[in-house]
Amino acid sequence: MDQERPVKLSDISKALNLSVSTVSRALKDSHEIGEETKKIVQSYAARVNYRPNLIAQSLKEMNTRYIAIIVPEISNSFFAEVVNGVEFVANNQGYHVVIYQTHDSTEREINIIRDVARRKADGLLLSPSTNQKEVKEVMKSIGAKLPVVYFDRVPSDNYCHKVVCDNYQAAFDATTWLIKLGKRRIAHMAGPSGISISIERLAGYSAALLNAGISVDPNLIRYSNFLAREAWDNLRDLEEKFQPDAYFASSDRLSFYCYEAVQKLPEPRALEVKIVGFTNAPFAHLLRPKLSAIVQPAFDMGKIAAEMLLNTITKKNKDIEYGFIKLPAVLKNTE
Amino acid sequence: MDQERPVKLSDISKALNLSVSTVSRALKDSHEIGEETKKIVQSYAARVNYRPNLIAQSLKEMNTRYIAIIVPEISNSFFAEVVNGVEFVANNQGYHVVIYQTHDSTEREINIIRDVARRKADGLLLSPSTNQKEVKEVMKSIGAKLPVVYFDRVPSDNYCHKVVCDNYQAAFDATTWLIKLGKRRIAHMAGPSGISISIERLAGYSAALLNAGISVDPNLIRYSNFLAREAWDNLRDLEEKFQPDAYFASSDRLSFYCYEAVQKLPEPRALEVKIVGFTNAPFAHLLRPKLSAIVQPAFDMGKIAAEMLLNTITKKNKDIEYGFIKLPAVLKNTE
DNA sequence: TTAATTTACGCAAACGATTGCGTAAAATGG
DNA sequence: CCATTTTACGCAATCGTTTGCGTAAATTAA
Repeated sequence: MDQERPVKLSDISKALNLSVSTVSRALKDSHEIGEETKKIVQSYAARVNYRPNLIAQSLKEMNTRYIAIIVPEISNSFFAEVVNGVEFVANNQGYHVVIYQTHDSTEREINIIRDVARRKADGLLLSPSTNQKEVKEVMKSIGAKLPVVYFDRVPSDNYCHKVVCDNYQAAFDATTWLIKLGKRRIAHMAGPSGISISIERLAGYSAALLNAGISVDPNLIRYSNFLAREAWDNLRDLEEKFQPDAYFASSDRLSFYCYEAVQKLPEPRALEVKIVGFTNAPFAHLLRPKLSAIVQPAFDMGKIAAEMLLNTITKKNKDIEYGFIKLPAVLKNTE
Repeated sequence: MDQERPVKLSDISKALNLSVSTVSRALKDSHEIGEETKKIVQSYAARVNYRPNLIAQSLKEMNTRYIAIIVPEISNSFFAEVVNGVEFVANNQGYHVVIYQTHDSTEREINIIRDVARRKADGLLLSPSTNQKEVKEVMKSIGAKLPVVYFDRVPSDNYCHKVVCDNYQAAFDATTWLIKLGKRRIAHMAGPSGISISIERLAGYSAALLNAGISVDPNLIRYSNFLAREAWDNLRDLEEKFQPDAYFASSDRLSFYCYEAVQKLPEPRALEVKIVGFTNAPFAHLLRPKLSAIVQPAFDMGKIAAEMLLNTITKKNKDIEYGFIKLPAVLKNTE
């Protein structure tokens, strides 16, 4: 029944007076093994609860049947949904998904990428916190053969697989919506400068302003890295000096920081200042006054990214055809 | 520089005209190798970017230097924080953490446990969705030698490592607080019956009522599994038939469902009905009216669970000393 | 100077599974 | 009845590391 030590092929082979290779083949229903023998081996294996050692299998087969996904933070609903999409596809194809988080630390990110490579994951889904040049370098240094699909935050070149949402359009729409509400001094709480999503969202924001004949005021654009501290300083400074009449926030966390900061303002302003931000938080719609949300199709992004990855993994022909998918985001809670 | 195929020991050994074993030992700074040779090997390995194949290493060493954590849902802030605590400790000790989610599916959970065992994770942190008898059976069937620490949802017996928060006391305090506010018809939205947290939280709730001379009304106690549907049906039914003047919700999700359901009620009641629930959601305090929150020390729970696990992994002596840690939860947003 | 020891390395087995190839015995063909 | 094919299995190499043991050469001891 329950053995002290996992049973292996050689245990079975000894018990049944067969060779290890016969047992191995019998268990995979090889035609080279007699029906009788197969039955015996299979039923015995079932009885003693034999489970192949995946480490050994992986070493021999040179694949591991799992893919890794590296995200900044699993508690971020956007990434959690992406992961769910990835799992949905991967599990259907017999792959396991292992999740790593970087907490937006470059050091951690690089360590994890190296580890994933050394553990021979069959593929990697990556939304890098680290700047793209460095990431690409790391990817090169690990000795190839690790297929990668980038999502959300992606390199700018076209020599890689990418899945994103239409950040430009979403930012444009959200900003335009604020303008239609009569807002003019719209602040933009941007993510770290230099990464793709920040650039595109800023571009959409700027285009919407210009499109409405409003000039882009650099004072109203604030970059925050991943520290709460920075965001709060930016918000306080904005309120003291410029009193924006609306905020457009570029990430989940920034959206909520904005919201909290605004709610702390004295009465009239607290209700007048509009906030729209990227967020997939499932309970954002419960907030009063409303937090308007740009919701990304996270689950689908995960599904598509996983499909692209698994395609390149199982692809026989080596001709790389890089994919670039862009999905629309939607604006919600606009009453 | 960047090679087409990861370089292995034998590549180095050929290039330097040394045996594989010498190279291996040189790289781990063995005293059996001459200083001169070590320098040569090490610098060459660095130049060609040698990284040991962890699959091969694991097979030989019979350990993998990583631990697995299986949670119902990573987007649940409580579990996300636990994971962070686990990572904090594990990474400090040179272990990687891989995260799996079950989505509260027994089938997935069992599959994952089996997979973790077959991949030879060095240990497992588990908050099982599945009933304890079945889980324990699965744990047995995988052929021992997989140390486990349970957290949050734990088996009732004392023959395992456990880390929990004081669910009974937290539920007692929360319910007592509602009573002090003058509430008398306090509904309890409980999680799936049969698992530890549901039982303890229900017990705390009941004790608080009895302690205040209020009889426990079974009509006000509703069990919901993991489907949103069930929770909503329960809430609608409660409102139609019993109009509770307060809700005590047993989980993150239930807390928000309650909150949303109550906010949808007609004006006077929507503001009068109090809600207190277990949640670690970082933005729960932004809700108006307030959602009072029982916040668990999730990060610490993760840290402690990981420490317990790593202790039993590295323990030389085989005498199992089962640990059982219980931490206090705190009541927040009570104005 | 000779024996004992140390140094510095190589050989080969092992971890657990897979698989190409070889080969008895059985089955088939003519 | 003999030659050929098929069936059913075993042997041994392999995946990339690690490590016990063996052994020449170098060093030390006496």
